[in-house]
Parts: sequence; C-alpha cells; structure tokens
Amino acid sequence: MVTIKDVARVAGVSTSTVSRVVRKQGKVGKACRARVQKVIDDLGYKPNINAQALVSKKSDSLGIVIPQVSMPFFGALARGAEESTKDNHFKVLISNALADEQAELDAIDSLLQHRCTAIVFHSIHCSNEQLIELAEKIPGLVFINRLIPQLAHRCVWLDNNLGAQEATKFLLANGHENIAVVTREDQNPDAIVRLEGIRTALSTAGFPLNEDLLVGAQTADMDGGRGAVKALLARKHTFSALLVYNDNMAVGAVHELSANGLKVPEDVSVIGFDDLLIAKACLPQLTTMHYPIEEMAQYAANLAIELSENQKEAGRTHLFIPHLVTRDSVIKLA
Amino acid sequence: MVTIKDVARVAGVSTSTVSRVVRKQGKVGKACRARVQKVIDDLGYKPNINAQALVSKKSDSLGIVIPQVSMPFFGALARGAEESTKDNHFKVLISNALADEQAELDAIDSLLQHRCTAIVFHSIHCSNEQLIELAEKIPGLVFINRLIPQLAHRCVWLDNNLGAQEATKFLLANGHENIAVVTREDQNPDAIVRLEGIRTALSTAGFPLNEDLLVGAQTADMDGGRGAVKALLARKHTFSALLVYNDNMAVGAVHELSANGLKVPEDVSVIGFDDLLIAKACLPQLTTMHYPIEEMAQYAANLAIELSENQKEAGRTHLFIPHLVTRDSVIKLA
DNA sequence: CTGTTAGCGCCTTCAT
DNA sequence: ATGAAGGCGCTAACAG
Repeated sequence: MVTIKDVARVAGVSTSTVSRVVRKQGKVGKACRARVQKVIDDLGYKPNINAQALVSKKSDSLGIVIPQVSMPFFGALARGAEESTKDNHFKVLISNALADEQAELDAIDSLLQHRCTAIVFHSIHCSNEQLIELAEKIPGLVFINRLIPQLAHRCVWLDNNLGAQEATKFLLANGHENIAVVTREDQNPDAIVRLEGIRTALSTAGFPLNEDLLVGAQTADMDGGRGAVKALLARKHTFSALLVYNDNMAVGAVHELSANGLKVPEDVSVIGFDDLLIAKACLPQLTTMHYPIEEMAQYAANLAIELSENQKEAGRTHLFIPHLVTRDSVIKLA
Repeated sequence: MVTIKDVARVAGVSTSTVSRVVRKQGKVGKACRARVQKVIDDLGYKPNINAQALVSKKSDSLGIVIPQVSMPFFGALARGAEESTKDNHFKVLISNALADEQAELDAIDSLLQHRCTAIVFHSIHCSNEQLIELAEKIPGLVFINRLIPQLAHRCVWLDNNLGAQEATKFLLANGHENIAVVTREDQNPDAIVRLEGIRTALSTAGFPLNEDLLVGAQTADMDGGRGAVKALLARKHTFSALLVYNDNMAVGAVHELSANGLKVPEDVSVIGFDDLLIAKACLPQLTTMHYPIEEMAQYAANLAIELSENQKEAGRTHLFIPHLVTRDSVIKLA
C-alpha cells in the first residue's frame, strides 16, 4: 500500500502538503497542487482510513443497528441509510442485533469501538432509560421507529395511530362494519398504538371494536397471520374485512382464508401495513398502508451525521406519516 | 473514551502489559493479569479498533460488495456473511454497487482504504480479467455467484445448469411436454447457463425446446415476468408449464396468467428459482429451486477470512447445488 | 504557501 | 514477566 510518505517523497514535498491536497483544504500553490495530484494518481494513493480516523478521533462510518438485514423491512431501512451516504462519502456499518437487549448493547459497543460517531438505532429490546443514557454519551445517536418522549428530537418515527385510523376509515368508507383485527400477541409498542388507532376510528364511526373479532398472532410473519386467522375462523363469527398488523401477516391471512374457501376480496377484504414487496406479490395485491421506511432511514442517517458533527440539536420533530396504497384486496360493499 | 494509557496508569503497569492481557497473548503474571483485567472492566475500556487496524495493517472487517442490500436475495447474502462473523469478532462492511463497473471498483477501493483484507465480491459488471487482476492484489478476495476458471478456488458458486435441468426434469416427470421458458433478455451469465440446462434436459427427454415458447424478460423482477408472459400469450401457442428464471419473475408471471383467466396450476404450472420469501407469499405457493445463498455467503465469508490470514489457497472447489422445493404451483398432468 | 514537530492509540521488538 | 522505545499513516498546530 502506498502511503502519504511515498507520495511526498516522489513529489518532492512534505507530507503535510500532500495531506492538504488530498483533503482539498488549506492553501497550496497551484503548480504544486497539480504536481502532487499527478503523483497521487500515478501511484494510486488512497489515504488509510484507519489512520485518518485515529487522528481525527472519528470515523467516516455511519453505524446502523437493526434486528436483521435479511428481513425486507430492515433491508429497506439499511438501503435508505446507505442512500444518505451517497453525498458525504460515509460508509455504512451494519450491526445485526436480533436476539435481546445485550445483543443491542453489544452492537452499539462495537460501533463505538470503531469510533462511529453517527448511529441509527432501531431498538426493540432496550428500555427508554437505557437509551436515554446511551444518547447522553453519543451525540450522534438517533433512534428510528421509536419515540422516546424525553428524546423526541433524536427520534425518527411513524404515526402508527394515524395510519391505523386511516386504514380503518378506508374499510369503513367501503361499507365494512364487521371488521376483524389481527394484532400481535407480544408487547410490541407499535402493535399497541395501532390497535388504539383502530379502536378510536371504529368508535368514532359508531362501530366499536367487537372483541370477539380481535385475535393476536404469535409471530409477526406469514405463519403468525395464518395461525391468527385460523383461530378467528374457529370462533365462527362473521366479518367482512380483516385489518392486519403488517403485510407479512396479511399475506398469511390471505392464504388461510383461501385455504378455507374464503376468497379475497369477494368474501373478505384484507388490509395490511408496511407496503413491502410481498404486498405486491400477493394475489390479490394487497391494499396496505405505506410505511416510508427508506425515506425515514435516510432522514435519520442525515440527522445522525448532522448531530455528530454539530452538537447543537435542532429543535425540530421527526414524525412521518404513512399513507394508503389502494390495490386489490379490499372490495366496496354494496 | 478511555484509552490503553488510562488503564495502564490506574493499574500501575505499562501499556505493553495491558495490551498483552487485552489480546490474551504473551506472558503476563497471573496476579498482574487479574488486576489489569479488573481495571479494564471497571473503566469499561475497549480498544480503539482504528488504532489496532493501523498498527497491525489490517482490520477486523469483512467487506462485502453486492448490488443492493435491500433486494431480498442480497439481503440473504449479507445475512449469511454476517453469520460467519459470529465466532470471530469480525464486523461486516457492506458496499452497495448496483450501477456499473466503476461502482464496483469504487466499492472495492473503499473497502481497501479501510484495510479490509477479507472481501466477498458479487460482481456483475466487471470482466474476468479485471477480477483476476484484483484477486492478485487481494489475497482475501473471494467471488460469489460467479465462476472464473483461472480463479476457481476463490469462487463460490452455484451449479445453475444442474438446477435448471432439475427443474425441467421435474416438469417432465409431471407429464408436461409443452414447456414455455421465461429467461432474461440481458446477457446475464446465470440466465445463459440456466437456459442451456433447460435445453439439455428437454432435448435429452426427447422434447427439444420449442423456440416459439421462449421469451425474454426485460427486467428480472415481477414486472419483467408479467411483460414476458404477456408477450408469450400474445403468440397464441399452447403450453402447460412455465419455467421462469427466478421467483420474482415467476410471481409476475402468475399474476399475468391470472389476469388472463389462466389458473395456476390448474391451467398452467409454474416453477421458479431462488426460493425467496416471495415464493412462499405467492398463492399458490411457488414450487422452485432453492438457492442456498445464505450458506454460500457464510462459506464464502469464511473462505475470505481464511485466505486473508493464511495466504495458502486451499485447492478445494466451492460448488453448491440447488435443490427442488415442491409446493403448489406445479400440477401433475393426467 | 510550505515544512517541521507532535502526537492520535495501539502493538512489537528489545532490553531488563 | 514486565517496561521502554519506536513507529503504523495521517493530521494539526506552529513556524517560517
């Protein structure tokens, strides 16, 4: 590997000068700059990023901590974050932390060891208190998909309540009154908020949620959706529409309905949440709430970088709004 | 950030000693080691990875270059690579390079600047010559999903020909003789090899491919699949089964067939390739060839790390074999 | 404008 | 078994 010294020697200047032309800052004579640049090109010199990070006490990496890159939702998140690094030459360091609280903490730790100063954190296991403590230590830490009241200006999140209301209202507007709801069984905060939104919209419209039509899924994937619908059908209550926590579960729901001879949307309308590829792959294509996770991640990444560079925290809020994507899984009732 | 000096001072030893206990190598007195370790724990000392990389001239990062993390196939690849870092404490540095040759080269460059010595490269734009040149410079560079004959021991790839034959034979075994094929229009090497496999299997069985039943898709996604089937149907030839380049396209194909009143698998059987989540989301669930990309990536990552550490190249070959996953999109003809 | 001088945090001989 | 010294590649004052 050719170093700055090699360039300096060949160009007949000091390393400082080379450093200056590399980073295009500081005053360098026109002729001199050209000469050095030529040597740099000729030798194919590339600065050692580790050395740069060492001396400047920060790296040019944006860290992101998510449960799993391979899950489409988080893949999209990673993609969005990466998009924001196109301009500034940042690299994305991904830390997967699916397991538990400790895994998340370790992931952050590892990023810190790399002197990552800008981090986007999608935490599902840590407590608000823990996150607040972390945030104090790391100015460039931003939370995504989570609202921590005391740290609102460092959180980029989605209005799940509004989204759920919107979805509900759409069903209502299409004449559905017997609406079944598939939520998550676990304590997932998003699930709780969405369910609240659903209840609100339903009550407001004068059709309060029939608790017999509420089922919980054990897992937030297709299997979970199938299982929940199976349980729902076993109850033998009638419903004309199904409001599902997310697209994966919704697809599972469609499968289970179909396996029971119920056609979507003719017999049952289904609406999802997220708008992942899977929603378009489903037949009928799923009507769903679009979750702008890529944009959110890009925004969060920019925010993290900004915060890591200028300490001052902009007082703005970072709330995103989902919107309805109408496809083929919801039918208008006569 | 607490440094090695801080630990040394508090523990009353030299930095060398601390360094020794941190890396658990070299001789250190039992009592001394315990004392130092305690200080390390108390202070929460974590070595600065950039400094380590600088002095040791290599980083603990595994680089991977792929077109896009957000595409499920590559997400799975990233996941596999990451899996291999669980043991050794490596971190995964992802470089997305979708655009072109230059983007791929830049991605490698950037990894090199980080002193990544182990790299898994999924190249779709570079020429064999370019890759061979790179491989000479980077001992820990491994190619995935691509066979470069001169570099076979550095390539981890899939037997696409065999896979395509297998898929074809399965259709044949189910009584299908009029088999339509949806391939990719571009010069994608995998597409070429798979098509060869299909031709071979078909000819061997005595039903050489009817060229009228061969269509190319413009893109390798759902839309591409739809478009290709649309074109195929316009030709008004009969066929009982559809062999599609990959799952995304196959799902598009199912949609287009369905839009034309053709039911899968009753009217037309469909088989895909990859076995992504989307194959299971499709209704009917897609019968497809499982592409063990996660295992392959994990293997490739291990190989890259191994090669980067011990120069000697194991003379083994790294060929993976896809296998059939039978689901609901293929019917047995009477 | 350009060069000199000090480190950044860590590891690696080489002494002791 | 432990410490001292030097240097990895680069940048940041400070001199000229």
